[in-house]
Amino acid sequence: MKNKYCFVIVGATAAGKTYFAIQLARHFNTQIISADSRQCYKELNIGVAKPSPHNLEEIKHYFINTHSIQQQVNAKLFETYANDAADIIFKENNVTVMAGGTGLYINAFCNGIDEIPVINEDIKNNIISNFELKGIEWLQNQVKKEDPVYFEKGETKNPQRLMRALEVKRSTGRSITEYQKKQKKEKSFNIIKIGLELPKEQLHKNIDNRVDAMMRQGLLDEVRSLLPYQHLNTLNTVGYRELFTHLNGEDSLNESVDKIKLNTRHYAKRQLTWFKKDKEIKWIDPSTDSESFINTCLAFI
RNA sequence: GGUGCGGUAGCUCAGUCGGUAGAGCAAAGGACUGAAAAUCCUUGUGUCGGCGGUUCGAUCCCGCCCCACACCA
Repeated sequence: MKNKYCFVIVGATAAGKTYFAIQLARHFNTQIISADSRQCYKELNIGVAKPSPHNLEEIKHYFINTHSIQQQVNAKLFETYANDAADIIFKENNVTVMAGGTGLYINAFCNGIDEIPVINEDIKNNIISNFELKGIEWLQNQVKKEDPVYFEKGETKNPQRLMRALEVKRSTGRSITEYQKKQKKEKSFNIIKIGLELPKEQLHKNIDNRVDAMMRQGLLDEVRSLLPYQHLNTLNTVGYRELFTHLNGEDSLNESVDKIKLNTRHYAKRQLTWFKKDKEIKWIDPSTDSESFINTCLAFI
């Protein structure tokens, strides 16, 4: 009999996930597991909209400020990390809250992600430099030759996917499609997914306001201090890359800020298409007050 | 006032040696199992500034007008 519950709060960026997660955690006197691929980095602060230091002190958050931008963080690592965190929380509590906007990570936690052997670094780097040198046609030809099964079914115009397929094949001798069983792992607790959805115009307004607030808080200085790391994949992040462009003299500050807003809207759109596909999510309007939000959540138990 | 250069998709512009037009961006939708705030895919009819003229036919040539920019006075 499962008597443990994990509320998973999802939604687009700037929809209010952080706020409602804290309300819920407070109500159950429990802790939060963040499911955000950028808030885990201690070097990234203003631009990734972390909960306030005050909130972080009041309620323990897992996967915030736990890693460095120089570390390799990915969906598999998150699955392991989040499962461990849930185990710890469930020792003293029947409820926990997960909140975040990284759909892939949330799926990894809720459904599990397939085991794929660790890739040899040399093989990986060799593929990257060849791709950068010879372009996507080279990549497509290699995958077509070395992993025709993937090439038949996979995304043949997406460099990231093609490189991944190639590195798995070269590193393990087997097609990545053989590893991807996509079988849902059974959890020892119940998962209740809550989606926050507000009208598009309101979302866009929230995004604009938040970006303006970030600039007032000193995002530009934060980004300037990260200039030496601008080429890390991790810093290919909305809010950071646009300001790197400005600091490198290519865009005016206003142009960069406008692009941050634009790219955040695009990002929110992608999050929504991801989450809308998940029929387990119960959508609610975040303009409600926290008491009725909590009551709504309680009704799902 | 004169001269020059423009006025084409929401924006920036390309183009049609005369047979009613196309890129990028935006917008909309979508995919996505180790970079995921990433990466990728799909979708382009608009009085081609206005009015006349030439022509079988004009967005393209001609005339006038309007608008923007630059220079000269």
